[in-house]
Amino acid sequence: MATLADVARHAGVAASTVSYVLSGKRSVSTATRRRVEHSIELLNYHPHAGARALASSRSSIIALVVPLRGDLYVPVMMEIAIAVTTTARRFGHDVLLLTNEEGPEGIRRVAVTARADAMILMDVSMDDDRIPMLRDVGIDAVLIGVPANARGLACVDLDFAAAGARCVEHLAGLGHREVAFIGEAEAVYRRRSGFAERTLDGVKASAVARGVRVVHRPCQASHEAAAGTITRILEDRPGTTGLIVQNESVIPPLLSVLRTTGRMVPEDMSVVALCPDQVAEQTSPRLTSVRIPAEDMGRWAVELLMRRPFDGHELVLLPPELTVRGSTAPASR
Amino acid sequence: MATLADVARHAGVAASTVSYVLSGKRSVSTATRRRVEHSIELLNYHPHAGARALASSRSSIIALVVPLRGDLYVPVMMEIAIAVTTTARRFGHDVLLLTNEEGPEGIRRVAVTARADAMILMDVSMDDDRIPMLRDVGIDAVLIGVPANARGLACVDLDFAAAGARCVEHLAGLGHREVAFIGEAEAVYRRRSGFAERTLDGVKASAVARGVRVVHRPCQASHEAAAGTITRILEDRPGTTGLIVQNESVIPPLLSVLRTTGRMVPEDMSVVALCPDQVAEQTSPRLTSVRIPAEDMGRWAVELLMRRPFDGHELVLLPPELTVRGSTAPASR
DNA sequence: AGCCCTTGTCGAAGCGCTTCGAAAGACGAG
DNA sequence: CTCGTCTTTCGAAGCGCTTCGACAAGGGCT
Repeated sequence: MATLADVARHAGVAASTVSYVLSGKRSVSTATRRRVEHSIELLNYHPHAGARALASSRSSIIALVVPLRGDLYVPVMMEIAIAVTTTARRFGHDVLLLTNEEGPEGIRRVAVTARADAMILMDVSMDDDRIPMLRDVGIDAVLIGVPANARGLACVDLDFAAAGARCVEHLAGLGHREVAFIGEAEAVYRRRSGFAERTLDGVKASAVARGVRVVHRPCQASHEAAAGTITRILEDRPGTTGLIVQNESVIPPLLSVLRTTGRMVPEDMSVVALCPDQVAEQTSPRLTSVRIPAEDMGRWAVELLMRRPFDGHELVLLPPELTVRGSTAPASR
Repeated sequence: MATLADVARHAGVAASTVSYVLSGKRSVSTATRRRVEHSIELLNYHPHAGARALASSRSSIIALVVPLRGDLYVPVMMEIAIAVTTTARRFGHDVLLLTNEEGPEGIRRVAVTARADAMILMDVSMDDDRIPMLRDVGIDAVLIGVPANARGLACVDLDFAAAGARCVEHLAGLGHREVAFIGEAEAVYRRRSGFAERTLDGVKASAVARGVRVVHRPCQASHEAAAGTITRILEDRPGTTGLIVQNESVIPPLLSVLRTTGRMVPEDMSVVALCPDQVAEQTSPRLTSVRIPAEDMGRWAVELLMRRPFDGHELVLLPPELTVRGSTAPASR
C-alpha cells in the first residue's frame, strides 16, 4: 500500500505538496500538480482514512440513527437511508449506521470518539430524549422530524400538518362531510412521534375550517386491526364517505375489508392515503395520495449538514403534494 | 477532550500502560489498573477512533453493501441491516452503509482507504461483479447469498432450494397435484439473483420427486401484474389447487384477486408463502409460510467475520422452517 | 534599482494511539 | 549470595496525514 510519502518521493516533491494537490487548500503549479497526479496514478495511491481523520480531526463520516421499531413503515426509512448515503457520497462523506439499541449513549460514543463529525436522526419524537444528548456533546446534527424544542437544531420534514389538511380539503372539495382518519398505531401517538401528532392536528384544524366531521382512529398493521377499525367506524358513523389513511401497512387489509363488505372504492367510499407513491400505485384502484418525499428528506438532511455552520433558521418543511388517482370521487348524496 | 496522555499523566503512569489497560494485551497489576480506570472515569476519557485506526491499522468498522433496487422486498433488507449493526456492536464494531451506486469501485475505495476492515454484501447474484473486486483488494468479506464461484469466500443464506422443496412437499402432502409457483419479478431472474434461482431449482426438483406438476410464473409487485398472473394461471391450468408465492409484495393483491374471483383460501386454493413471519401474520387468513430468517442471516454474517481467519469451509445455509397457518388445506377432489 | 506582494514549495511539528524491546524489581532455586 | 525467570512498567518509535510558518523566486510598482 503506497503512502503519501511514497508519492512525494516518486514525484520528487515534499509530502506537504502532495497533500495540497489532494486537498486544493493551497495553490500548486500546474507542472508539479501534474507530476504528482501522475505518481498517484502510477503508485495507485489512496489516502488512509484513519490518518486523515487523526491529522485533520475530521472523519468525513455522518452517523445516521435509524429506528428499530416494528411499527413504522420500513420502506420509507430505507429510502431515506439510501438517499442520505448517496447524497453524502456526493460530498465525499460516508455514512455510519446506528440503531437506537444503545440509546442516547450511542450518540455520545460516536461523538466523543470522533467516529463521525455529524449526525442525522430519524423518527424524532416531540420530546426526544436524544436531543439533550445532542446538545450536550455539541455535535452538528440534522433531525428528520421536528421536536417540540427545536431551537438551534436543524430539522427536515414533510409538512405533515399541511399534508393532513390537504387530505381533508380534497375530500371536502368533493363534497364529503363525514370523514374518518385512520392513523398510526396507538403506540406511535403514545411516544409522541412528531409526524403523527402534526398530521392529526392538520386534519382536525382543516376539518373545523371546512365544516367536515372527522373521527380519528389509531390502527395497527394487522388485518384484524384494520377490519375492526373500519367496522367500528361504519357502525359509529354510517354516514362516513371518506377515509384518510396514514399507516401504509393498513392499506391492503383496509381495501380488502371494504371489498368484502361490498363497498366500492371510490363509489361508496373515497380513500386518500399518506404514503409513498409506489404504494399508492400498487393497489387497485390506485390511491389518491399525499406522497411521503422520503428521498427529498434524506437529501435535504445531508445538504443542510454540508452547508454548516447553521444560521439558526434551519427548518425545512417540504410542502405536501396531493396526487389524484382513482380512489376518490364526489360524495354520493 | 482528554487524550490518553492526559490520563497517563493524571494516573502517574506511562501512556503505554494506559493503552494496555484499555486493550488488555499485556497484564497490568490490579493496583495500577484501578488507578488508571479511575483517571479515565474522572477525565471522561474516550479514545479517538481515527488515532486508533492509524496506529493499529484496524478501523473496527464493517462495511455493509445494501442493494438499492426497487424490486426486492425492503423490510427483509432492513432487518438484515439492523441485525448486522446490533451484532457488530456486540463485537465493538460499527457499520458503514454502502450502496451499489458507486458500483464495485465503492468496495475498492473503502478497502484501500482502510475505512473498513471487513465487508458484508447483500443481494449477491450468481455471477456477481463485485466478487472479483473483493478478491482483488483482498478484504475479508461475508456474502449474504451464494454466488456460483464461492471458493474461498464466506457465505450465509437461507437454504432456498430446501425452502422451495419444503413448500412443494407441504402441498404434496396435502394431496395437491397441480401447483403454481409465483416468483420474483422477471428482472430478478435475469440478473441471476442466487436466491430466486435456487428456490426455483428446489421447487422443480421436489415437484419431480413428488409427482407434482408445477408451473413457474415470475410476477411484479403491482396489483395488475398479480391479477394478470393469477388469471393466466387459472386459465392455463384450471386444475391448480396450490400456490407458492415468493414475492412478498404480491401477497396482498394476490389474496385480493382470489377473493374477488370467488375463490376461498384455503378451501379452493392453498397458498404457501416464502416471507417473513410478520407478513404471514398480517393477512387473513394467516399464511402458511417458510420464514425468511433475516435476523439470523445478519447475525451469522457478522459472527463469521469475527471468527476470522476463515478456514475455507464458510458456508452457512440456514435450514428452512415451515409454519402451518390457515392458508393451506387438503386438496379437494 | 529597490521595494513589496504574490505564488509555489519545503520542512517540521504535531494529531492520539499502539506496540515492541528493554529495564527494573521481586522471588525462588541452587 | 547469585543467577535465572517472571511480572510489571516504561520509553521511544512509529502509523500516514495535515497544517503552519518560512523561504525563494518572480513581477509589478515607484
